[in-house]
Amino acid sequence: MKITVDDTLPGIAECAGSLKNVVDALYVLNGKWKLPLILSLVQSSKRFNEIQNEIGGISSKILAKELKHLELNDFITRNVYPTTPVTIRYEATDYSRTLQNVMRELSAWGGQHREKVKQSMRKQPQV
Amino acid sequence: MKITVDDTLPGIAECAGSLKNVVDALYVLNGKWKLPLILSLVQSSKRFNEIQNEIGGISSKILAKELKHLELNDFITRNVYPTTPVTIRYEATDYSRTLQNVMRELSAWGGQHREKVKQSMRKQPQV
DNA sequence: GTTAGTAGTTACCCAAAGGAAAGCGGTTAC
DNA sequence: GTAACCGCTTTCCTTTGGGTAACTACTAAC
Repeated sequence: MKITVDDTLPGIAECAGSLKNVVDALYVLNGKWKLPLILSLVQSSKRFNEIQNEIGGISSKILAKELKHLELNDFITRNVYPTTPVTIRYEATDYSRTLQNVMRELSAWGGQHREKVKQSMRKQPQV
Repeated sequence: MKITVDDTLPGIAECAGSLKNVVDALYVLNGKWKLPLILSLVQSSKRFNEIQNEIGGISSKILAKELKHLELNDFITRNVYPTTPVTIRYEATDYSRTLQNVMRELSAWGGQHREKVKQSMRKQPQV
């Protein structure tokens, strides 16, 4: 299989396919937390509470559930170290790293979007 | 404002900021349909039923709701043409086009991900 | 009048997402 | 013994997302 990406005119042609691709990607990456969790663990492996502290705003229930989902889908591994007490570290797999470009673009866009929202808040103070 | 992107080592440094950016981006782009809708309308402006046919699987209720959300957030405009009967066309704004890089990467990843899922299905036929 | 199409709205319902708080089994510190 | 920390699990709850189907107002064609 060969994939040719025209990076001067991204997505003007080949529309239907990319639509399906995006839908498929979102199927496995949906929700508030999956991409942030992957990003956090790609940056460095972490323990449960470390993740919870870094992300901020995620409950332990949701965190446990999302970690299971990510493990099942091969994005992270759960490593148990036989220390006393037992230490558990979550680590991003190589497959997580295939999302680096997505996360880079999403981060760049998110930063720019925050600026834009701040500006429009200034213009229209509040509803 | 100046943004320097190190494209050789994306995201190894500047971790906390990108995490927040991604969370912010997902705040406005969450759900199954927003990115597919934006993508569809960036490709060409469309009428209600045309969108529904192209996307496939979205109900008119959800489509109407999502279109309102996207219009409120400045991603699309709703144009009413005084034909008989009245014609309504949804059109992507320039702001939608700032998501082109995100969508290109997400589409590329989604296509590759589908291949990977197909392969692992072959190895482990079914649970 | 009936049918069909356009662009939705409304009502009803279910499932999943997500949050708060408590608990649990183990260990370590005091 | 008691308190605290780790890595969760459990319970209860609300919100959101999403689906179905019926229905509306308008127009045009038959």
